[in-house]
Amino acid sequence: MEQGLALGMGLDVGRREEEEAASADEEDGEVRRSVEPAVPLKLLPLLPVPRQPSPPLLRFPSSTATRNLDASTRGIDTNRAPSTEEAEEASSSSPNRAVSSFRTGFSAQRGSAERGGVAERASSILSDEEENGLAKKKLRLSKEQSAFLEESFKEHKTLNPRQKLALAKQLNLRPRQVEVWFQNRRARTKLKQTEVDCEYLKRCCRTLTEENRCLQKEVAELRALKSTHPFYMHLPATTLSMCPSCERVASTPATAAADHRPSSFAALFSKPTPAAPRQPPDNFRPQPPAATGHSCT
DNA sequence: AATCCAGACTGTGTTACTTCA
DNA sequence: CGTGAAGTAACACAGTCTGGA
Repeated sequence: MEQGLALGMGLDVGRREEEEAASADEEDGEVRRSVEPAVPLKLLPLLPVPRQPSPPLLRFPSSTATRNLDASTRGIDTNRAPSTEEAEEASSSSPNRAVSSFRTGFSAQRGSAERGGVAERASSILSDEEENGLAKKKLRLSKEQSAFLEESFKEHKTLNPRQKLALAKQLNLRPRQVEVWFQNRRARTKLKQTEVDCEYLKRCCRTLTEENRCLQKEVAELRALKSTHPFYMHLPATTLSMCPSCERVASTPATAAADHRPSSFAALFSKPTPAAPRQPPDNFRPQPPAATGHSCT
């Protein structure tokens, strides 16, 4: 029973890969979820699936059988046991894989499998013994392999099963290695982007802090002005105007009296900046305070 | 010896699909 | 026959471990 179900699992994988190969859209499209199990998969995907002589075809619900017709008409033997590659792929992708960890026997074997060399390292594909978890060893990918993976990553950030298999074959790697490489690559890309974003936000924060400091100073200056020149603030023709460069709204007397104010605030708009390209109203755009054309020091 | 990078793994959440009541 | 719940596989991602440079 279990064997049959386990086989069903492998069976599914085999069919799935064939289907992928046959139907994967060329322009990377989202192939994910495009596969469906062919057989009721009652059993844990615990692998490695033992190689057994093919038993008679398991029961097929009619609907499934119909679906499998497609595979069989393409010459796919749905009854065959999964190949080791398929089993590997099946086990590798499953989060529940039982042979996921190398650690048992991995550390113990450390050193014996060590003496590789560069040439040996270039090929990370493992022998059968290694596949069984006896002598698996973390291997550095060769430069060529890394470069090729990088190129692929530039084209698409995720791989469909077909691409993964093709890459693995091409690079003499296990599909799981390709998969892991892409996962790590995505993670590191994201991490880098996060760092960049963080730096950007820090700059924004500094800019806003500085701007806030300027505004506080202006407020203080205006208060002082109000107390020393009580009538000054009651000038009738006061209008709102906007600093052309930083778009800051300021209360500016339309008369020339404003120019007589002894504060740095008066100097703010006294010398209109030459038609500088207007920034989009993005308050978070980090700009050095001096870039606004006025100083509040 | 300490540090960093990258390969590999585990755990979790999501989605699509099948089966069954 | 249609439908919703349960089960499963595949996948991506975050977090972590660890070997190697």
